[in-house]
Amino acid sequence: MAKEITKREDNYSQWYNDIVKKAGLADNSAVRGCMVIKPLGFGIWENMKAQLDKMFKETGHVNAYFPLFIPKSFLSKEAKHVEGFAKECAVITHHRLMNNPDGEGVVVDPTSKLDEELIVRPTSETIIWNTYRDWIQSYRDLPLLINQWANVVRWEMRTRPFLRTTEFLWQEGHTAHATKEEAITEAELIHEVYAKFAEEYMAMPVIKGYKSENERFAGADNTFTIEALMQDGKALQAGTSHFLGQNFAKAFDVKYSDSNNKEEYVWATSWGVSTRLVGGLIMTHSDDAGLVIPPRLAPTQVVIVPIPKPSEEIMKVADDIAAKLKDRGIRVKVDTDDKKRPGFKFAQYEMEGVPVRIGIGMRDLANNLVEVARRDTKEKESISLDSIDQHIDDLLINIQNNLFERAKKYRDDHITEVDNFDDFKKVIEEKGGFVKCHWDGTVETELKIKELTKATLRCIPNDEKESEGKCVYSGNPSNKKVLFAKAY
RNA sequence: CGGGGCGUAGCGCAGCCCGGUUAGCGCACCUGGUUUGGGACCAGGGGGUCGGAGGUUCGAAUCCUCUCGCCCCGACCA
Repeated sequence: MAKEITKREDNYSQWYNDIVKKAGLADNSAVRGCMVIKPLGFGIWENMKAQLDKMFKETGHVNAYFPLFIPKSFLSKEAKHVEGFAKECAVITHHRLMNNPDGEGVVVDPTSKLDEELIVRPTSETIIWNTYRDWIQSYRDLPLLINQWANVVRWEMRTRPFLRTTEFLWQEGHTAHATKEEAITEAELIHEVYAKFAEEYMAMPVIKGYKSENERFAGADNTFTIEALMQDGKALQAGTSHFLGQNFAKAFDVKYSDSNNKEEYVWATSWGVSTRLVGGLIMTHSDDAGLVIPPRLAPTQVVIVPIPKPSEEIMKVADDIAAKLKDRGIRVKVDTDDKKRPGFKFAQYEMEGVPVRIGIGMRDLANNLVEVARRDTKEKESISLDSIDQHIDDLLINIQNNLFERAKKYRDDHITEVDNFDDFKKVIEEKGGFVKCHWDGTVETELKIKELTKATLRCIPNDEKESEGKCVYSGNPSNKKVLFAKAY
């Protein structure tokens, strides 16, 4: 393991790559654009998944699983949907290999060509709505509240670990409702769940809002989004929840009979978050010493390091502390490695983002003390053995809160209100972050701003009050301020 | 798909311009010893089809041609 990672101020994206690699979150794989998620990275995802799954279940959803492959014809049934995904689909054309008749290795058997090509799912609306047609007859079958944990493939031109990979892991919820109002309420409910998860578990402050027509999901009537801000001033779309109207119901002919035996098209939502969240987590909290993981998602919350190395006496104390912490539900690891020295271990656990480190050495032990170091501020203090478990319990909560407050302060400091385009450009170029301004509501203006500044309309915030003003670009009247930013 | 860069030990690199013993260095790894409160030190050791294929040459990591792959920047996107 190398000692150095690139400093954030020197090269932010290199710093990000270094963290992913050197903290052991993921490796590049033999497949272009696809990563191997290593135990630490996957452990974080597992914790995210466990919490989200719990929240989905608490709001009445159940899990199911739909096929990885989608018949090509399905993708073309919803016009906007095709437009959105056609350019990035992996297509399966054959189903058999054979020994190369002309030499070494194997070749595709030309006689195994599929009658209809299969698409590796970029998202599952089509296959799911094709299935829902059979599942839904009456209003008594509604609502249908289903989620699936799955992998999907989008053939992106350029990839980055976690933030954008060709294959990624996610959950996708797909719900069916009898009324428009109920479907909108569902999309908003999940929007709230996502925001709560991001802020309370990831300690990542988010702005809740909805997308402009231009930025909305292909096939949606409305897209709710949570937008986070990374340390380099770029925004990250962290989770989206879509009100799909009756678009997919009409495309796949999904109707139900209401209580008056009248046939109606079903109303739909879909919503998802992905392993991209791990990237967001990294870029929200980590520093030049490595990864910083908020305690609630850390696979290991506390590591106990014997100083200078494991001895019978020290290990007895270590095991005793570990047992007490486990009783409190804290995920703790005791380092029993006698080959490496403490200094090396300290640096290593800092790189891996373990929130709290307890150092136990004879010198402190003689005074009934241990050394407690917190990852977020790197502060160290000596704590009495008698109250160590309570102290750690409190400290983990404290770290979780501190990470959120720190990130929120940065985020709030980087929302800049402007009322003219010169200031807009200046803020986007020099300061970064969100720019809040009036917008005339047209796609033309939105695209022009993107062309001139690379900033995109991130969202129209939910909590933004109406106010009269002039569009920052066109000068046309506007009654609401929106957020622009450069984004991942 | 454009514009840059790079492929030499597990990782990071030097050597290439100007061809010539047995291809080198740091980290990591193995053995032994001394160490041990913030990335230990000494000694010894193992590990390479120099990305691949052709060519030039008495001789190629080095020169030429072709090819494959990766990274960074841009267009596209969660």
